[in-house]
Parts: sequence; C-alpha cells; structure tokens
Amino acid sequence: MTNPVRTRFAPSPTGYPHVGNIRTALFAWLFARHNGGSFIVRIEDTDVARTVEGAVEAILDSLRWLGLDWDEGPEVGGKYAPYFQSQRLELYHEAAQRLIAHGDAYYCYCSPERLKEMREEQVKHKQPPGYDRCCRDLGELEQAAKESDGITPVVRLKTPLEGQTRFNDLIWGDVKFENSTIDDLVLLKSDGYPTYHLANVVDDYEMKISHVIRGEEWLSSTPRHLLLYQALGYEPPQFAHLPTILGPDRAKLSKRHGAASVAEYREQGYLPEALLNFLALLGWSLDDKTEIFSLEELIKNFSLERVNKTAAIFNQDKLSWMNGMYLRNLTPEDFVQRSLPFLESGLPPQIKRPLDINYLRQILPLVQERTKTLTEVPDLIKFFFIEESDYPSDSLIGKGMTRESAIKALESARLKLVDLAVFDEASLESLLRPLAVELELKPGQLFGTLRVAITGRTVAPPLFQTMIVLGKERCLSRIETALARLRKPSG
RNA sequence: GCCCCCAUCGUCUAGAGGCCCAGGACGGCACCCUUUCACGGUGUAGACAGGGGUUCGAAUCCCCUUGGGGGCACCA
Repeated sequence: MTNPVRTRFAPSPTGYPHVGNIRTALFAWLFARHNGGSFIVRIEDTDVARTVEGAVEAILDSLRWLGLDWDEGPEVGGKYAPYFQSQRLELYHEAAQRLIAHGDAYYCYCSPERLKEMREEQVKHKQPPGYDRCCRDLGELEQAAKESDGITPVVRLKTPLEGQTRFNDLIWGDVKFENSTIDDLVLLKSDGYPTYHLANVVDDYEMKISHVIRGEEWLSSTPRHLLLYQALGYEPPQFAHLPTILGPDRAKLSKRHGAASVAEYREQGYLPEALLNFLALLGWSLDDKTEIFSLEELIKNFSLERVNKTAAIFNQDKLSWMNGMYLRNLTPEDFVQRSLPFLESGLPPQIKRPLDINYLRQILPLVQERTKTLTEVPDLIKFFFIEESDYPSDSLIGKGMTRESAIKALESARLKLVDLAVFDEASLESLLRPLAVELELKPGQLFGTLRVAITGRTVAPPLFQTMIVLGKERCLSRIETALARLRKPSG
C-alpha cells in the first residue's frame, strides 16, 4: 500500500509570500521531487475579508521565479480541480452536513459578541479561553427559536470530551494531546465559507495528499484535524511540521523584519538559486560540511529525517555571502544577462538606452567577483559611462605624496600614454611600472593616483584592465581633468 | 492563564553514549597574496543554558529549573 507521494503548498492570498512561506513550499516541493511524487498548489481563499488583491499572482510569481513548478494547481489545472477553495464550497457544506447528520457536529447560534465576552471573562479568571459549548446540546425547539430570530448559525465540531489524540509527526515524533483541552472549533462560518480546518481536511483528503508539510504553527491544531478526519471517516495523511523561521529579534519572521517578501529579495538582486540554497539550509542539512547545493543535489539528498526542530533565525549576511558565491560561479555572459535589468533601471538616466551590450560584456567581468547582490552593479560600473569628477581632489594625492608629486606623476603618465601604440595590459604594465621607479614612487602610489584620476574613486577594478576597457582617449582626457583640478588651488 | 514543543559558538548547523578538552559555514580579528577593493589562502577568538540523576563513560538518555518558540478566532 505505497500511495504515491503527493504534497501541497496551500497559501492563503492574504499577503505577499515571505521567505517563511516559501521555505515551506520548498520543502514540500523537494519532498515530492525526491520521491518522484506530485507537488500541488492550492489557494486557500476562504477568508473573504482578508483577501488581498494580486496576492495569488504574487505567490505564483514567486514560485515561478524560484523554479518551484507545480503539477496541479492554478493555471495548470489537474485531476482534482478546482484548486481554489472558494470554488469548492459545496464540498465543505456536504462534509458539514454529514457530520451534523451523524451527530459529530452541531449548529451554534452564539453571537460574536457573546463569544468575545465569554473569552474575556475566561482570561480574567485565568481560565484557558475556549468555547463553552453552550449550543452543543440544544434541543430542536431551542434551535427553531433561534432560527426564527433570524440568526445564521455556524457549524461546530463536537469534540470528544475525554481521551487523547496522538499522532506520529515525521519531524517531531510522537505527539499527543488531551481531548479535554480542545474546544469545539468552528467548521463553517456564518458567511457560508469553511474555516481553514474544515477546508484543509476535506481538500487534503479529496486531493489525495499523502504528506502534509506545513509550518510548526499548525502543530497544535493537528489533533483537531485528526479528530475531523476521524469523524469524516477519512484516512489521515502523514504530517510533518517544519520549524519556524525567526527574525533577528527572535520573533516569528514577518514584514516587520524588513525585506521578508520573496519579491523584495528578487528586487534586491539575489539570485533565485542562492535564495533556494540558503532556505534549504534553514532547518535542513546534509552533513557537517556541504553548504552549496545545486537544485539537483538538493532533490537527490533531501529528506524529512534530516529536518530539525529548532526555530532558525534568518541570517541575511550568510545569504549575501552565498549570493556572492553564486554570482561568481555564473558564466560571464550569464552574469551580463542577469545584471541587465538592474543596469537598465539602476544606471543614471542620461546614459543612452538600450545599453550597449558589447560594452557591458567588456566591463562586467571586471566586477563579477566583487559583487554580492545585483543591485550593487550599477554603482560599481557607473564610471565606465560617465566621467565622475566630483571626487575630492585630495584623493589624487596618495599616502606619502604631495600635490606636486601627484601632478608630476599624472603629467608623466599622460605623456607616456599619448605615445603608447598598443593599449593592452602588457604594454601598460611595462610602461607604468618603470615609471613609478623613475618618479621614485611605489607602484601603489602611482597606480592609486591614476586610479582616482581615471575612475574617480579610490576603490575600483584593477587599473590596467579598467583603462583598456575605457580606451586610451578617455583615459587621457580624465587624466587631464584630474590635472586641471590639482592645479586649481581651491581643490 | 492553559496546552504543545524546543534548547551546541553572535547566526546557520554537524553530532543519534566512548571517534568530541565538540567539526563545518557566515560574521569578527590577524596574517599572506596584491596597484585599491574584492576574490583566494592561512591562522585565531568563540558554544554543549543551569542543576540533579542513569552509566565504567553523556553534548548525546531521564528529571527539575531557566530561557525561547508556537497555539488557545466565525484568520490562515
């Protein structure tokens, strides 16, 4: 009786997906792929009031960007369509009716106000808050009276008053709860929509989900779900609850922690493969040393047995390091292609668009190993397009140098460069290094002055390569600009 | 308040009784490479929350304390 592995990602469109949600999606996806099973996306849009416009698209976009493809779900359909819960309401009503008919559920006429007061009262008396089962044993006459008052009831599960519910979580092991601590949860709301609990159980059953992989926040409602499976006569799936991802303040990661949404990481210049790799390591590990995994390796090695139970703090520094690793491993052409959108939007508008791709192909290899995120690229290469002469002219004067020696250095360099026939690295090397000796400067001093003159910065890619890409004319003109600035005493 | 759960360097983690005076990675620091920065290399500081057991032997098993997380909605 080896059922095919079927996992699902069941987001609710109440906001944009953040890395915590996506980590859950990733693990469910990896588990399905590892076992040759199916990955299903199901939209849990049962909270009409909280639904956010565009959230479904944002969720799907994030999944697509990361390459987490789904076998069934929105846009692709599938055998168990539809994959939006708002389109499956009959199913939930049917289930609720069946439960009522069997005496496993009942109508509750309590008003939200009464429930609220009740809860406040309970908290005040240091009692655990929970429904007091006021309507659990209403007679037909009482029900009829309430109906005629025009109250639309909700449906609640008749939770067993005693006994315990236990299950074996694939990650947490044996978990058990006293039924007496579980109150009668609402299954069907008065607006006709099901609660998460009902919809989730019905759909996971209907869609033949074999493994429910979800966040730890669901662990304590799992017994309720199990009770529901039981009452409905369904064979429950296996459960695996993933540890929480925390923000730097140790609270559950949320919007408050800055860039928590996947879209924002994308905008910040992180590569999907880096984010995926990083996320995979939040709660899972292969061994004591492997850190960088391709998607294939991840699929091949992933297992729930190696998922741990401790909540993890999202460590952006490490993500950035990892992103740098991935960036450096890109082919030069790939790096160009990935940088392009960031350059189009990040480079100053006065630079002609579309950007000269061949020029970029010369420039970008010079900064590839120096970037951690793609958003840094425009600033790193801006000077290749624009002469930035707003640097402090003192920065032309290196350590142990004077204004005069800097002028002399630039002047001599300019003279030598003018006559240089071949403008390549070897020529520059054999021209400028001896020049330093001649000027009684350390190579670093001469190169530093030239670097500022040519790039406008003290930190830049290697000087000779930069000069070659810029070309002789632009180098000479920038040196002249620098000389002019040095000669003007105002600085 | 009640229920459930967790606990190794600042952070992510390896460790399933002796291989551990605890290994790797990010970050920190130092040095090397070097025309700046970065990359790379080398080294270094840095943890088994505390207390009791069990055992010849405990980071690993049990109990308590402490700390932390999650849940307790007509939200998911």
